[in-house]
Amino acid sequence: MKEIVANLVEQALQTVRSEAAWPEDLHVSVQLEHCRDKSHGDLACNVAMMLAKPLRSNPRAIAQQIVAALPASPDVLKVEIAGPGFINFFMDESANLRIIERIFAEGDRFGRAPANQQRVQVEFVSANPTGPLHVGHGRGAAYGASVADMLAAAGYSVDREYYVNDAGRQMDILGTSVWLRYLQACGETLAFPSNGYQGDYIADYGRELLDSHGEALRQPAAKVFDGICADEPAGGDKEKHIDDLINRAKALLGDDYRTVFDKGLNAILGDIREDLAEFGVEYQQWFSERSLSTGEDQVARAIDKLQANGFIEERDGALWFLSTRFGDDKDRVVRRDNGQTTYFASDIAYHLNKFERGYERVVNIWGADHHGYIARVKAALQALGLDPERLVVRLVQFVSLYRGDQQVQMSTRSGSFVTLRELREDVGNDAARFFYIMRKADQATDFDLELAKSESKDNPVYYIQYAHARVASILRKLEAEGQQWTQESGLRQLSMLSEDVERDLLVKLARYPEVLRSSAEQFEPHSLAHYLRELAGDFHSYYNAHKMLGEDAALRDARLALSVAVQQVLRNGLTLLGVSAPEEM
RNA sequence: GCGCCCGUAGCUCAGCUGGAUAGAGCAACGGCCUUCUAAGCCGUCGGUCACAGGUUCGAAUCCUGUCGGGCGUGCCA
Repeated sequence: MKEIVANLVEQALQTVRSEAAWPEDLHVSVQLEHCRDKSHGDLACNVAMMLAKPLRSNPRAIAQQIVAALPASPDVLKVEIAGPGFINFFMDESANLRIIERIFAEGDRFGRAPANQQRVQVEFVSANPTGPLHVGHGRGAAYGASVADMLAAAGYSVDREYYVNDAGRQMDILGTSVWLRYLQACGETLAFPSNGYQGDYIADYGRELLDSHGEALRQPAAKVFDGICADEPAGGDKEKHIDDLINRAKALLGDDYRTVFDKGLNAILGDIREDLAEFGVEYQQWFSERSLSTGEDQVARAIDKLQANGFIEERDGALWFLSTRFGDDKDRVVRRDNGQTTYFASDIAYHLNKFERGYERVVNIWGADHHGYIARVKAALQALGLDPERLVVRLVQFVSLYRGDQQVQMSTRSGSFVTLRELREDVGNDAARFFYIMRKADQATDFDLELAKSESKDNPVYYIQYAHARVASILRKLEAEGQQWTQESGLRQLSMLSEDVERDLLVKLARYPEVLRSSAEQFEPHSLAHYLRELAGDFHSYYNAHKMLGEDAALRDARLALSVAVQQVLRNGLTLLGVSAPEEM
């Protein structure tokens, strides 16, 4: 509907432009908005006011010209000029009614845009595989999945990717932790490092390793700890202690170190994968950080490329990327004086790799604690000759859990964090998915577990699902009474829908494609969620004030058509948010 | 110190990238079940959009400053 009117205005502008001899370089974009106040019509256009300044003319006079040039359209009932120069459009009722026909015809596809050939990658979660996902990761998962699904609905060809940090010190700590637990399972007595991974799951992996490999990987504890720097509780340095243990593990195990390391990695990654799949989050790629340096060394290649472009400098034996040339606060080390490349260097190589894979646009969803990385990664892209605008970084803020008004204490350090799985088992996938995305992602949010579980209108998920189920319930009732309703019989009676509430519902339904498109383009699933909440509310009001299955068969058929159309849109929206649309509650 | 985010009803948040009289949901108060799910609906109350300037036809929205809150700022990963 918006497109129709936008088109008319566009044509009118063309006409006026040539007649009134506007300057060549005068460009204006047609903006239309829905009016809150019905006396202002359905759509309002502010283009005359936008033109007032450059044309040095009265906005109302310009509006007159435009309205005069407006081509006739069966959909537009009348046009008025109002206020400072708004052009208000009053749409014909039948134009509203046609939305139902379109919803029926397009069904699950209603609201989706045709494919636009643009490839977009959305990378999200990408948590280090050192333990199960916690509730913070859950928000990134829900947000990323919805953004990806909405972009796909908006016509993009979307790939979802998880970057697996399977290299680096944290992973070595994990591998070593697994090995030490394995040694304990073998019967060795040892003090587990304070900086190791404490979770019970690590001990499980140790025992599993014993089951699968017997004692082939066993070493005497005395030999393992011989000459190792003391741990912190023993008056030493916990960082040095764990690093010494890692090096000892590598030395004693040789090629078998990989076995232990992969045991931890694969077990945890498998768990994460399963967790996400159960949460309705599927990926096209699991991209291994390690793969950047096996085979062709992409990290080295990325650094070489930066060097060739003149943005690398050697200082104090280390290689620095001159990111300050592109607005970063300080230059960044990409290769340390000990020859090791930094995590940032891998990141550069990874992003180069992404764009080499042919994505027009790459979306990264990061935890808010990574916001300092945006400038340097974009700087790197620019230094590599890539347009940094093609990388979109969205930050997801932290989540605080509440039970009623009682905050649930969490601390990663002590291992007392609540896992995503626990949350899902507690409140269910639907509530979890919805609560995670109902607030703007870049804002810290409170997650009330009690509310998420409550079965009342206070709980927006149930409220929306209930509206969907209610329609199904009406249809069941109809069938139980031995009556029949089809889309065709409904469409034939649409003219029976003459009340204001019905008209409002039709207008709201017609807005769905726009809401979806704009939510997708702006990476804001929360606006889709708000829309669905509103639509459900309107429907509940309607339902309550009207008898759906009344005596008048024509009116009944028409109201059912409207109800079923609402149900379809609710279902389409909920699906994109990863929330089920139940037939019965 | 520097950089980023935030400040809207008692509470939790929207506000379509500058539009017309700032909106929802809770909470509070008052109503609605012999009728399709009351897991719902209707009504009332509630605002100096943190503050001060600026930009213009027009500002919660853009710019500057102040106050208040959060986060980031490693040759860590």
